[in-house]
Amino acid sequence: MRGRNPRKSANPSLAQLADFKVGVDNVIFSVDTAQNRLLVLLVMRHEDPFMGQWSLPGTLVRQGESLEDAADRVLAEKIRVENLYLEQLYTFGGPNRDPREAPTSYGMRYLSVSYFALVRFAEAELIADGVSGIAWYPLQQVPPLAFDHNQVLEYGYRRLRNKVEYSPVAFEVLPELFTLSDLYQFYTTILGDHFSDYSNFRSRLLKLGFLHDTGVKVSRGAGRPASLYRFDANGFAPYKDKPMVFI
Amino acid sequence: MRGRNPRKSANPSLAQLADFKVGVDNVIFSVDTAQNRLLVLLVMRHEDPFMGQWSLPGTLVRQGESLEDAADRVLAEKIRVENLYLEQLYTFGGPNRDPREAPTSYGMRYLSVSYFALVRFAEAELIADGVSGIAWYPLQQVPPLAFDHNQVLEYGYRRLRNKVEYSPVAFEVLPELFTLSDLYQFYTTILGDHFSDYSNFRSRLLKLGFLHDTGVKVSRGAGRPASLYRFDANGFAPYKDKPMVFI
DNA sequence: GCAAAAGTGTTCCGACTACACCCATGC
DNA sequence: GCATGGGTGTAGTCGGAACACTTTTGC
Repeated sequence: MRGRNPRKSANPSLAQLADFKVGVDNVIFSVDTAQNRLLVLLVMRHEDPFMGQWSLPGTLVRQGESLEDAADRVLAEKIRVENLYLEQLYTFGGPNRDPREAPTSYGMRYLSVSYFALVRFAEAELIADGVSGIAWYPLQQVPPLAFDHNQVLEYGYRRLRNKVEYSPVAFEVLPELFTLSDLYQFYTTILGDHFSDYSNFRSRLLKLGFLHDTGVKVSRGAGRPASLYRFDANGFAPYKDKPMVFI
Repeated sequence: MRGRNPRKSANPSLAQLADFKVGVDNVIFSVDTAQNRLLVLLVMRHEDPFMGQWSLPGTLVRQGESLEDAADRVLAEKIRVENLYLEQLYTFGGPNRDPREAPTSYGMRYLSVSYFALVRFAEAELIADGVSGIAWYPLQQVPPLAFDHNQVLEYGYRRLRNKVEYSPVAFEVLPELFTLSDLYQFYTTILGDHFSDYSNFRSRLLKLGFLHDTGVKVSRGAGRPASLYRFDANGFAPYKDKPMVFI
């Protein structure tokens, strides 16, 4: 008696509870350092609602699946990538945000938990299944999206800038070896042109002591060759969990 | 045909989708400046599961109700308060986090969207309905809570410290008129004793120019009377939406 | 040689730290 | 007077902003 729906009879208010399907939508960013562009991954919808419109890659949560598992699954279906950063963004759950919440659907609600991801661009191989449209869009050229996804994207972009300023995500997403210019470009692409003078940026980061100069030089066209650096997790340890600024 | 459950037949994977009830749990903080204590609001559960244990005040989302409406409703049921700060915290949605997800319940899942609130202590009048246990607990004395609520609380506490350091929430929650000592106590209570020298704290805040000295003095026991200050929203405008530090 | 990119150094100035000290009140 | 809390001032130091300058490459 107890186990099977114990309160439906005892408490009349239970009847008023909303039933939900839970969706997961991912805001997946990537930085193309070569072209200096900040990209977001969009997919074309092949189903109603919003058939034929671009949207953030998403899915509905399955039985026995955790939210983060679902987020991972969407990612894995769209791109093959080894290094990534993933965290929960925000939960959008107002009524009427999904047209499937029709009066005819017995009051079923659709709630969306959004996730934020940053992936290594060079490694991120898009999975083209022949049919589905899927593409990296430069942030400035994003078209009107399905659902409230433009809003979600806006929110994700804000989070991206914060993350990048206050945590070392950059190194999870840059190549193993990188020049200080690469690093500077990375920040410039996300934060805008005038976030810092290059030379000051340089000395500040080097003074922190978690960038290890491999001594190897690379030449990119004209100009003096640059040293390749490596992120040193040990050297970073003292800053771990402490607030810090990369601006 | 279209409107009524259009894809259940078309797409076999729909059968595997999880069905959810969505709960809202609030981490409600308050600062008792008189006694220098940081408090969190807990309620006693009168139903299974976890009957007889303390928990964060929460509820299940009703039909037609937005998440934030639900959060507001819980708050309003427990305390009468005029000034508060409320924002979404995190969404916990793994399977098996709620014992009601029994095998007998046809796979119904329980997802919890947590909200974070900060209320004005003096104004916050607890609603005692005679039966229900409800109390402000000093943060250090919080007992083991129902569900994963200790974890949620931990998360909320982290957010509180961040909010307080980087935004002017303090003024939404202090009395209209306050002394600089009050303000200092407020920060000390939340951030710990050694966050800043009083005199430096003082001059930094005054230099920012959004604290208006009313000229009125109050005497609290012995010692020189203190000026009452008022938060000046106009004066704060230049800092709005800019990152800033109150440490 | 010259342009281009990488890397170094220097000066200025504002902000934060750590104090020492003065002021106004209750008793 | 003196203890108590409120309020002011200052000297030292650290770090960021701005910018000039040197080094090493391709062509």
